[in-house]
Amino acid sequence: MRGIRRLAQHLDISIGTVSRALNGRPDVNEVTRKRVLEAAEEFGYVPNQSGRSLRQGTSNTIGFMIELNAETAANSDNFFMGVFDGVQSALARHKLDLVVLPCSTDEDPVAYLQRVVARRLVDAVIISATQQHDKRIELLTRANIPFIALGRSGDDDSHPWIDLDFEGVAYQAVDRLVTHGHRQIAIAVPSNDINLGFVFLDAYKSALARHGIAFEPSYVIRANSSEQGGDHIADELLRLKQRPTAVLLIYELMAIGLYRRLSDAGVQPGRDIAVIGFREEPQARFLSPSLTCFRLSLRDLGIALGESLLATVPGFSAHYPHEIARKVWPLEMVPGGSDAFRL
Amino acid sequence: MRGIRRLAQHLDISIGTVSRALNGRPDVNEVTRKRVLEAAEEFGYVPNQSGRSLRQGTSNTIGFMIELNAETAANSDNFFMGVFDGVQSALARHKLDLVVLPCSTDEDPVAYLQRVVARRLVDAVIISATQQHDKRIELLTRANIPFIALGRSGDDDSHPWIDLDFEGVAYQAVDRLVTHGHRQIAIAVPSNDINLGFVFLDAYKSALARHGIAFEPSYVIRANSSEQGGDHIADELLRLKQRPTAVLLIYELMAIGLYRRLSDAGVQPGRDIAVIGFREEPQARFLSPSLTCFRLSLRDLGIALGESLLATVPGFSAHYPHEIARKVWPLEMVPGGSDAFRL
DNA sequence: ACCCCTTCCGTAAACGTTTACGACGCTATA
DNA sequence: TATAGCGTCGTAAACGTTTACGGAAGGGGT
Repeated sequence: MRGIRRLAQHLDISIGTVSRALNGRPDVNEVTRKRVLEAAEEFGYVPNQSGRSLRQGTSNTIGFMIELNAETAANSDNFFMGVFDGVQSALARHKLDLVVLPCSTDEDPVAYLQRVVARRLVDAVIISATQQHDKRIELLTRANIPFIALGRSGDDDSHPWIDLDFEGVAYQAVDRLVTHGHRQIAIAVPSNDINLGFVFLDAYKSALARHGIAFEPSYVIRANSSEQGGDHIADELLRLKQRPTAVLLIYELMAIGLYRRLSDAGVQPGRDIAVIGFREEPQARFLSPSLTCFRLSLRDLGIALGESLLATVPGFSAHYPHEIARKVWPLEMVPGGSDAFRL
Repeated sequence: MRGIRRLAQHLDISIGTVSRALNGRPDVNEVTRKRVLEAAEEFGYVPNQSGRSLRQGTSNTIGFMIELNAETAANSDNFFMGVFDGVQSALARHKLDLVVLPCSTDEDPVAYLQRVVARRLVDAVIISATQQHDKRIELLTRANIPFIALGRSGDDDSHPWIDLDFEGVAYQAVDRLVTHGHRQIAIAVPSNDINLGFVFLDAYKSALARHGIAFEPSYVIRANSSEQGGDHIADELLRLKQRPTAVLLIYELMAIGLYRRLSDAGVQPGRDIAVIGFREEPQARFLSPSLTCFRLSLRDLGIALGESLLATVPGFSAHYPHEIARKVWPLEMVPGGSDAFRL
């Protein structure tokens, strides 16, 4: 005899009562409940998840899908670890657990997610690295699985999401640069079709427009999110006839390669060209002159993500406003020396 | 009607036969099996995990526990993503899935693991960041849950593990330094009580002994795994009366702070002091002179980890040698300019 | 004395699978 | 023809929970 039966037998009461006592139902005598809780503690009893899942049709776990492509493997996981922490913390308040679902490089992300939701492993999921036309959103909507996206997609009002405030970043950065006399501002965006690239680019365009600066297509440089990407950006910048006086980087790691390559060419960041990085990365903190960048609390972002997700999950939405989350997450500018000069 | 029942009804056969057909049992007619498989495909049927878990007592998922302390969150740990990929790939061959179990900063790791195993969420687990006396090992052993540790513990023959070859690294590094004329070799180890620090230190000691060099306690510098840690190491090195001519770093990121701080003090890495880093990090590749370090394939390590774990899981051990894995993972030296001078 | 209401608890069905067991029809052998 | 064996399939129990339902006991009102 195992599980709840063992407990019931030991206490000489029915398993139904034990279950009710443990689940905080009102229709159980408080002294009985106390006995049950103590015995559960003593026996180290924890309800079998399969049993409850089967009966209730819910698993009490939330999945956070990440994709293990070369990009994420190379640099971005200090981003996720912080977010995981926040999500886990938000979910714990509701006795939910977070599991991370890593989609390997071997497998198609849509097929992977399909399998996960069909097996009913999780009650809801968080997806990240949203594409502009993301098949996963389609899949989750069709399967009626609550989810939230970390990052906007092409049709962002069809689903809940939280994204970084690219508009705010672009506005602040361009404002600052323009104040310092810059008019020729380049931008580095990802080379793949992840949606944040488009969002960032749009924000950059409208920031320029606000200052009456014409958009120059050749100032848009595509690169991947590594220091090699930074090398590439430097090469492109140096190749331009009308060389920009400032550049905005979507990934801060790009700055590492960029600094080196530009310095090698005799162009000094912070003196000859202004550089602003997007998200503060601990690895880039050593750069000299220090990089002007934007800071956010990953943990708080994770908490918001968790809570906004719960607001869409039946049974938990009570505690939350039931409007669908579509919000941008603010970042705080950290001024450095990389753009502290006037033209 | 849902699930397997729906499928059975549609095919007008019993659910037992459907189940047997899907699970590849021999006692089902091949034409029947074909019909079942086709219908399953058509209906997008995937067995409910709770149902099978409940019946079989296994969940077909493996957990990889990670701890989200400040250490992992802050410094760029691209380490895990690569390993996840390998593990996932190894497990997929057996139709198992990997879930990552992130223990938040809020929670005690042992209590967290306790909850996970009690709920029977996973059939086996991989633990990482092994401590010298790791309560988790005790817990898993007592609960009879198959597991493997990424990293040795204090009593390493009581459980399966795979660890990086610290001995090999220390030997190669010390050999190389001694060949270049060094006798005063410092070492930087973690400031917390993670076991790899002790292992690395022991390896360093015996490498010294092989060359008849006396161990000098003041040459052991404790620091955390960040560039700030590197700052601290530099300070300590500069403070020593008998300054070492070489230093061995357990975390490569330390090199970033170390380089800067030493340079500021007029001590040039690669000329005045030899530096060797432990594990190649993409973020440190920009350092000049380039850091001599050690390379490994994270994905292959993950695959080995997955396979060695399966060897201990009842029902999967058939395909694998049934000796318990206790092996070190080799690293390849990548010579750089940071130690390319003779005394 | 009767009935109603409340509090507490036991009973049993249900969730979706897997699998031991037995049944059935067919073939081959005695 | 009887029997054994084989291939194929249906039946039903079991996994560990939760929960709708009903029943027992007691209290309080008429």
